[in-house]
Amino acid sequence: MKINPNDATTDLSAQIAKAIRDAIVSGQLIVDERLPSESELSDQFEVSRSTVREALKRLAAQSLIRTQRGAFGGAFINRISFEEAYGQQITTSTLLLSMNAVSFDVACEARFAMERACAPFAAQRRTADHLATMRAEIHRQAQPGLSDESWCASDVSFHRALVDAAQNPVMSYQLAGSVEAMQPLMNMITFTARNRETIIRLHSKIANHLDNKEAEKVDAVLVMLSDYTKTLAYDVIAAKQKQKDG
Amino acid sequence: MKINPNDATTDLSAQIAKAIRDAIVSGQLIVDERLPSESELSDQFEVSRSTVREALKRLAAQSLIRTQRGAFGGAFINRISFEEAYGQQITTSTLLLSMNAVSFDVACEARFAMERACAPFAAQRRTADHLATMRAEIHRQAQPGLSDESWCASDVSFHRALVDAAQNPVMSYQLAGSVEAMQPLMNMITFTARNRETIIRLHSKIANHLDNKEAEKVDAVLVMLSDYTKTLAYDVIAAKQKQKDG
DNA sequence: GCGTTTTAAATGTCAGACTTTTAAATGTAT
DNA sequence: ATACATTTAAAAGTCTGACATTTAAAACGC
Repeated sequence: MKINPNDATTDLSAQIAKAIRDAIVSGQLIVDERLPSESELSDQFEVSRSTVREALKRLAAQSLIRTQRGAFGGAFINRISFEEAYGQQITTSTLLLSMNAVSFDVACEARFAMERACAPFAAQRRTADHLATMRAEIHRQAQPGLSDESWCASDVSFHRALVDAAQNPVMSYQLAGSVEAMQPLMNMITFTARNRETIIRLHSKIANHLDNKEAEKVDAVLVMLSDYTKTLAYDVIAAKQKQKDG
Repeated sequence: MKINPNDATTDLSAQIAKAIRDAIVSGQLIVDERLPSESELSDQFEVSRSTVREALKRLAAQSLIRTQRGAFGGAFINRISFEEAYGQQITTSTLLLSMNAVSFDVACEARFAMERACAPFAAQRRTADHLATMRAEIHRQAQPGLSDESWCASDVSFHRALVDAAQNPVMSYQLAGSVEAMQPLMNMITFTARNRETIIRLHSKIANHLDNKEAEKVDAVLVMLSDYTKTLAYDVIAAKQKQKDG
């Protein structure tokens, strides 16, 4: 692991972080292995301890290492869990969408395409637990006084359950971003009682078809749901446009 | 933005990073806005400048801020680009797979499911550019002396082009991890000339069907490719097992 | 009005001290 | 000998203050 102290274009702490990150990604450093202490690292790289610390904080932010205080503590290569990865994915996806003016259409297309890819596996492998979660969310969605925010949150939970039913953690991870990042976009839609009724009907159909392990039918309903969601978004956008003009 | 200096369980720098991150994600801080200087932040949070700096480095590692030196420099809320997000996704996905003993099957299933989801859009929207990239990679794959590593890298490029042909940046981003993270797993397979020939034939078919905008045929070939890839992996695993036993 | 120099503000780096946490090592009493 | 309490050393966390470097605006000179 080497850095170039004369490279004025890059921070030393960024260079050090990169050197260690590369060592982790390439497998030179393995899970639960301890890095040298901060003092030792500062000797090795010939920089101050603060600079080393900044580098380690960068790695910690990516869940690549964890630190422990006290004797026999230190920085350890972290086995990144699916949970942690979900969290990062969701943060990144959410910001990516909100900051880059991604249109509702594009996000929606990606989300439903991914979800439809899960559906056949979900139909095969869903457990009673998954179905129970989905039906509980459907029940919540039918509550009269539900705020738009809570409605959308429940919608996310429903779709998360659908994705998780495929029982493929890699897919769940990939889709976490797709599904959750849509929520802020969905939150911009005001759902009328009538809208909700339609969506709940589609959700129920999905749950029933999954129960019967009928993959094609689930797919068909997802297409309907996708189309309906897009329609709702169009209406909202049209209404806002009108408000602007008038 | 508030922190709790008495919470002994969490680092101050982590708390500060979280406070700022939340402000960014919730939209209280908008793109290109400047954060207060490090000194001002250390006054506000009543901590030292080093602690603030560690917090900022954490945010920089997630591409949430960028810093600029000099007068009128500082930390600015960063518009996270798809490029940056790709990179993070790939690092995270790769580690997630390699550290969590994800089976080849599970990773393969996720990858081809996602890819098949892209295919219909790719068939509709592919440009001459995408086709040219794919055919260039096919040509490279046919070179006799190609190392297994280069072969796999070319395979990744081919599939990236397929995904990009769907012209949905959100999908491309989601799939970056899926496709690229498979490479280390694929690298464990030793490809014979015969294997390569079969795969190249399938790749060619995909390119041709995309050219003709025949989505269903692309899908069918992807299924074949998925099955063939799994078969190869099984053989490798079986051979290794035999070596162990014998 | 244009090029040069100065200047001030900000990040980057450093050195050193002190605080807190932690687990092992040591000691002590039953 | 075992169980419990104490000591101790190592390491991360925090703080202070200084200096280096970069940068763009402001001041200056022609």
